[in-house]
Amino acid sequence: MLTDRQNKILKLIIERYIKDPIPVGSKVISKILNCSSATVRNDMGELEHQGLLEKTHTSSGRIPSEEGYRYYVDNLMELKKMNAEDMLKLQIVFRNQQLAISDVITKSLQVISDMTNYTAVVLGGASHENLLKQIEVVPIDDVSMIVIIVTDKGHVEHKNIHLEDVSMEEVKKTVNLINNLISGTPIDEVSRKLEFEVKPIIGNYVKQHEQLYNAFYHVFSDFTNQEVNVMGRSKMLEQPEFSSNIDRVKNVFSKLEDPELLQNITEDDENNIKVYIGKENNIDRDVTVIQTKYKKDGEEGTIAVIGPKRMEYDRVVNMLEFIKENIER
Amino acid sequence: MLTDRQNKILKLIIERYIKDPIPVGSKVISKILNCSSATVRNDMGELEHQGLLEKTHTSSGRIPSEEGYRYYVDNLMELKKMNAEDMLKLQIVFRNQQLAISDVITKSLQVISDMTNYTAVVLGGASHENLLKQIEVVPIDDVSMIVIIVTDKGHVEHKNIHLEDVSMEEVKKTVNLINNLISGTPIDEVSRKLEFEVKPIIGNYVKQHEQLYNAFYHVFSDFTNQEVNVMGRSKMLEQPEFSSNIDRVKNVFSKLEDPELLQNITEDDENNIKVYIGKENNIDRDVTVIQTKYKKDGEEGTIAVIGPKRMEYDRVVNMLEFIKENIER
DNA sequence: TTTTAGCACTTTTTGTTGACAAGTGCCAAT
DNA sequence: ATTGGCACTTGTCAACAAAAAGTGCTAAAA
Repeated sequence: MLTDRQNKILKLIIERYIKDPIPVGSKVISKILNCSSATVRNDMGELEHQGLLEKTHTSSGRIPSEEGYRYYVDNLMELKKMNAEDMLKLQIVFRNQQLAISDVITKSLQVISDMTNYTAVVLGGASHENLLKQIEVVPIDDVSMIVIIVTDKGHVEHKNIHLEDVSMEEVKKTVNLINNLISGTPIDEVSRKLEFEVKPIIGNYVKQHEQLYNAFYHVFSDFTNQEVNVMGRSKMLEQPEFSSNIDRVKNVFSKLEDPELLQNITEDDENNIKVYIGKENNIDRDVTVIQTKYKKDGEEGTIAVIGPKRMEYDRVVNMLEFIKENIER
Repeated sequence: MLTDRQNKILKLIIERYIKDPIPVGSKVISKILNCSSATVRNDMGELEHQGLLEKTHTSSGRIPSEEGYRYYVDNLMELKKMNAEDMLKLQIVFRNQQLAISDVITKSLQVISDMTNYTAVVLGGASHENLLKQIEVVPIDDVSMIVIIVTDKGHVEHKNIHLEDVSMEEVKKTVNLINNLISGTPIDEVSRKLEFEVKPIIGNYVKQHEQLYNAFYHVFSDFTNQEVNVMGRSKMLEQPEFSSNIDRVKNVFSKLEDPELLQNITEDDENNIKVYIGKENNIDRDVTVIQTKYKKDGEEGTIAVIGPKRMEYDRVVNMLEFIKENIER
């Protein structure tokens, strides 16, 4: 569809614009390509006609359109070796044996955010994939205790509950009952099972069954389970397209505060690294999301980097690739 | 020190400026006070001389100085009844019996943030005030398990650990040993006690003591314990003094991302509601922090609202007061 | 002694104008 | 298919003028 030179021109314009967000004119390109600026202008016109480039006003240089970025990512971008410095800094995190796996992930995304000045996100796995492993109760004082829920994937959540006039023995009985009866149940089905399988039985064994049942019921129905971790929110402000336009920042920030983030691009369930440019993502039209899933010992989650559409695609993809690989082994 | 009229003028200027951040001239005030603008100008000059007002340029109206706000909060502000609408929305949260106390706090601060367009913060108690209550271990698979730490104030933290070739029995023994020997120790002394009181003994009871000791040692030395919850970060952008000056936003945001927040104003240990204006707080010179501590069943924490110095002081103080009272009973 | 009217002065804001730079589109020539 | 040339458009910047808002100060009035 595009000639060789047109591809070259598009690539040059995009890469220039990513480095420095000012419209690119035909003159600079013509010097690099050793042809006249008129030639370049003709091709630029064609590229604009195809929707890959845009102008900011009638006589300005060109900037990439959303479709332009898409085309670039799909066809033009070359993933060379990762930058040595980036590599080194990430390796330091992974070399640190002290850290638990989840901390390593968070830390390494933090490092990415610091190095690239983009925002990074870590998402925990989905609730329905966690099975109840075990619950524990720790008494705090006469009336309050802590219920701890552990899932088979190692997810832990806890709640304070207050019970008047219930002996610790009764509580222990209930806990044992629950552990025996519904351990292994998917978390979001626990509430139901509690009602139909535990409630009928609990009355025979435990005195204050009504009160106890209610307490546990609430503990489970509140189980959110989705860990969301956003790093480097303020990095968004380092990007010129945002720092010059507060409304955009407002938009993105309010989206980032909403755990509805989860829905992100949950639609495709791709395992590879995927790039969602502008309207392709559910966060905001003005950003690009690069994300991937990881799986480690059955635990799974999503890591993503959010930046302007004018993002260093190759660099970020490389970094995420590196992290994903290092997590998974 | 100040005449009656001067106090009135200062109050009027500050309250006007809080509603709408444009310098206030003598004319508007003179109309309200039924005196000539020249009279007002004289008093304004005096107020400026005292450091309570400022000008943005030689011939502009006046805006409050930091000292002006201070004086206002200390002497001029009247805490009338709380706004009925505010009251209602907060009560809805507290009426919800389903929620655990910590959720109620978070929710109500979220509501404050939404209503006022300021940022709200919930801080957990300080680490050295928590004593180790109990630890629990839940095995996940052959090599990994979860260690759960519970403090006497009901704070819970957990860590994944991986142990090869260690039987569950050995682990249980170690856990019992720790629970018996150092339960009741302040969290930040646990690592030390582990080394000097548990390590020497553990060898006699447990086979893989070296490995186990190391694992637990790490679990405790990583115990952060401080829960930090920031709500409505992006609200900062709604405030004109920030949305017109990106650098300020950057500053505040990077502070809000740093859990060094904790240090906030830990210096005074006031139990009342306190207002820290501009340089009086440790967050940022351009903001005011209104904060208070709460205590509930021995558990304690801090709640705070962060906004521009041009903040609706009376409203926020009222709201925090209300929340504090409702938490504590 | 306190308040006020009046006026000169300062600064910000807004709009206009003109010159200049950057870049385009297109046509005719190569 | 490529190129040189040229007319045209738009944004940016500085200079300037006029208007708006508000002050400080002085001298008179209360």
